[in-house]
Amino acid sequence: MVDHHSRIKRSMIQVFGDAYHAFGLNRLMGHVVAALMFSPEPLSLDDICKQLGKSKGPISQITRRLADHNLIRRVWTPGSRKDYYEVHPDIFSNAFRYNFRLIRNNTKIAAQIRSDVETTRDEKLKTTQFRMVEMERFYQLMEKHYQNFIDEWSVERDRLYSQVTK
Amino acid sequence: MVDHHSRIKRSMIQVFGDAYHAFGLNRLMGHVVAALMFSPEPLSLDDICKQLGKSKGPISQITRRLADHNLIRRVWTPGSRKDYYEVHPDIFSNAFRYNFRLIRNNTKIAAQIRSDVETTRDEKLKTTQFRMVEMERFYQLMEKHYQNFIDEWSVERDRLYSQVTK
DNA sequence: ATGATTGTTTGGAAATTTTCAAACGAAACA
DNA sequence: TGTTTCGTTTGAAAATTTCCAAACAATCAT
Repeated sequence: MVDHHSRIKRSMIQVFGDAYHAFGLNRLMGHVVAALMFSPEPLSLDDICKQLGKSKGPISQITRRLADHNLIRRVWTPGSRKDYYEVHPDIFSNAFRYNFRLIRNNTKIAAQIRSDVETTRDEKLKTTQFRMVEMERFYQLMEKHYQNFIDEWSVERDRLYSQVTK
Repeated sequence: MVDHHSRIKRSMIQVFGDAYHAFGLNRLMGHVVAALMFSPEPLSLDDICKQLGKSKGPISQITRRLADHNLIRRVWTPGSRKDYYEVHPDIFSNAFRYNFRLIRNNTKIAAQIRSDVETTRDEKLKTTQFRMVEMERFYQLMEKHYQNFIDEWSVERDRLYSQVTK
């Protein structure tokens, strides 16, 4: 009989690593998240190291970064001196929020440059000005829909969780 | 009197580079886009090289990548053997579409793993299964709102352009 | 206090990415 | 056909990022 566990776990680690990499993040972040996603119980730093075949240095740094972004969290475990980690209950929306910040920054960039350009009153910068107006509106609208999404997700998520608990 | 042009151009190149980098993309992509955003007229490869102080190798590769993603486009110029580039009229939505593809991929990843887990009928994988269900729903909902945004933007954009031309 | 166990920090090695210079190829012109 | 002017490709250098091993710090147990 095939070992479902290790096969699926391997696949998850692989695929999450690729996905994180595609988003410009460290592959290892995806690997750690996948390992924690797969495990029903929290994992210690050593567990993660062993499962991923990496040493403690990078895993320690990556778990901190992930915890800083609220994608995973440290969980207190009685009767153990080790730190245990699990995926944050809001991992998906928290990852999204990080992206949201970047979008807001784009809006600010456009507004700033537009304002800069407009104070010069230079006719030659008209094209740039228009482009920045378009950029600003684009990201403002995007912010609006991002907010809609977050709001609707919080409702949807509650529904999903209430299905499970009842 | 200060040279508005070079000051604003420098600032744009800097800031766009940082923004692209924050999204996990090559800084140079942001630099090229900024240079083209700033210029009312299309720029040749040599123009871009000179403005950014880079050699032709990387600029040639970056412009191709940008053109592949439809962020910039080659524009035909009469009486010149050079290639000229300008920002794509739909640069913002095209950049967004690229991100959209990554999101769709996340939905597919979740669906795939969920399906894998479910065929094993292994009780120990219940936690993973539930997490994948949540992940799939999250990104499905996200796709919906992304689509809403794209649709509304195309209306908004038409309005913006009709304001300018009239 | 001392020793054992665990997480963090750090200096440098390894790997990856970025960049350039030069060779190359293609197209336009003479 | 030969020459010039482009853009692309390529091999290696430079820079950056990732990673490990070892030193270190902190905490708990004895």
